[in-house]
Amino acid sequence: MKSREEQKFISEYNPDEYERPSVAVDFLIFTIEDDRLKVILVRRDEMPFKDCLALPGVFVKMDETLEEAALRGIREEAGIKDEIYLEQLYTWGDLDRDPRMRVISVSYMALVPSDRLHFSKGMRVLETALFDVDEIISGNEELAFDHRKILHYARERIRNKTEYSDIAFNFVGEEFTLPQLQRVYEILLGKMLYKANFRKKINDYVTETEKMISCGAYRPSRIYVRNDKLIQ
Amino acid sequence: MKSREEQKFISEYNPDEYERPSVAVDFLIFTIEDDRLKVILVRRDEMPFKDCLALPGVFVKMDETLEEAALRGIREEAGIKDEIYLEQLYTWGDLDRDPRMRVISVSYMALVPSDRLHFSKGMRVLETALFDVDEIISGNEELAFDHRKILHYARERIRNKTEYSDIAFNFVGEEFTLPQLQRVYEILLGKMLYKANFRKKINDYVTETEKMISCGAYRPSRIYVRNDKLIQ
DNA sequence: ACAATAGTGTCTGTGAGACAGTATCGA
DNA sequence: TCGATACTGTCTCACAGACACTATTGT
Repeated sequence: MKSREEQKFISEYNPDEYERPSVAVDFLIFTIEDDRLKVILVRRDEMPFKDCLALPGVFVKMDETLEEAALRGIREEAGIKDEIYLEQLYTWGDLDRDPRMRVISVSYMALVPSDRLHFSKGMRVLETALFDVDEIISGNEELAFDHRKILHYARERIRNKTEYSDIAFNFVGEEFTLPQLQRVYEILLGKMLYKANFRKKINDYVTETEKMISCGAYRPSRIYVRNDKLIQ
Repeated sequence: MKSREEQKFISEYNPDEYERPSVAVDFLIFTIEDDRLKVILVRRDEMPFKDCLALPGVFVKMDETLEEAALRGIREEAGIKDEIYLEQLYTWGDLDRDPRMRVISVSYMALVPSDRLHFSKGMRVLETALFDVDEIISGNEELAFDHRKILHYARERIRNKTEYSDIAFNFVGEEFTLPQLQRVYEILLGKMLYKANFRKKINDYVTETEKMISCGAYRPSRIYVRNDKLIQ
C-alpha cells in the first residue's frame, strides 16, 4: 500500500495511474426551415433520460481528433457529405452531467442550409428530427443532461456572431437572393431590418450575378454569391 | 474474442469498454508588468520537452470540475487567493499533442493585476516566471507541446475582447486612475489612444472618487472605481 | 390598372477619431 | 516661471437607423 503522499503525487502527475473521465463530443446542427431556427435533436431510447430529447453526440476515439469525431457524428446523423461550417463552442465538465459516470463533453455547432440535411434515424434512438430552437429553449419539455443549457449557449453565440461576422451566410447556399439572406439575418437576430440599410451593410461581402430568380410571383430577385467564393 | 461488429458497437456506445484519453487543464495567467503583457510560463524539468518553456497545467481529477481544476492549478502556481477573472478558451485535441499519450487539454485564461501574483517554483519544474507574451510568440525559443499555438490564440482573444468588452479592467485593481487604465488598453491593443476619446468611451463604466494620487511628480490623477463595484 | 415584391436615394443622429486647448501639480 | 502630466471642448467624417421613393413582375 502506498502512503497518502505517494498517492497524491501519483494522482497529480502520472495520468496513467488514476481514473480518467470519458470524453464525448456533442454537436448542434442548426439550420433554418419554415422561417425558424431549428436544431437536430434525437429522442433517446435508453437510460438515463429515456424518451427525452437530447443533442446527438459520440464518444471520442483514441485515433481521431475532436473535430474528426464531431464530423463523423454529424455525417452519420445528418447525412452531410460536403464541407460545412463547424465551430467548437465550449467544453462542459460538471461532475453530475451524466448520472452514470464522469463525462466531459466538447460541444461543436454546425450551420447548414436546410437542403443539405438528409437524416436517417440513428441507432439506439427513437427519432431524429429538426426542432424549433426557441420553442425548445423556453418550452417545458425535459432535455437530457445539461443539453438545454448547451443549446441556450449556442443560440446566444449565433446571435452575437451574426452581429459582427458573416456566419449567417452558412444558412444559405452558394447562390442566394438578398431578400433570402435578409430573412436569415432577421430570424437569427429576432428583429426586422430595413432593406436599404441591410444591403448597404453586406454590400462589400456579396457580388451580384447575371441570374435572376422568381420565387413565386411578382418581381424576380437578383442572385448573388459571396465575395470570397469568387476570389478563390 | 468478439466479432468486429460487436467491437465497433462497444467502442462507439459503451465508454466503459474502451480506452479513454487523459484530460488536462492548461492555464494562461496574464498580467501587465513594466508596460508589457506577460504570461506565467514554467521551464520543464522532465521529458518530453525537458528544459523547454511550457504553460502550467494539471490533470483533471474525477471529483473536480474543469474550472475547479484550473483554479486549483492557478492557486498553486500563482499564489492567488482572491477571486479572479477566469475564462475558458478552447479545447485542444490533436492526436500528437503529447508524444507520450493522448491528452486532451482544456485551456483557461486568467487576467490578474500584477500585484496579486506571488509565485513560487512548482514541483518538477526548473523555474516559474513571467514572460513577455509578444516576445515569446514571435521569438525562436521552443515551447512545449502546442503551447505556442495556445498562447497565440489567447493573445488574439484578449485583443478582440478588449475592443468590445471590459476585460481590460481585470488588469488593474479596485481603484485606478484613467491614465493607468488607458495605458492598459494601449498595451492590449498595441496602439496609442487619444485621451479625450478614451475617456468618452469608458465614461459609463467608471465612477470618480474623491481621492487623488500623485504617481511620481506633476499633476496628480483622480482615482476611479468600476461602476458595477459601486452598485453591488 | 393593381397588388405585391425588389430595389434605391437621402435625411438625421450618434459616435469614433483627430487635435487644440485649459488645468494643476513639482521643481 | 517652466516642464510635465491631467483633463476638456469641439470639429469632422463615417455609418447605422428610419423612411420615402422608384422599378419590375404576375394577374
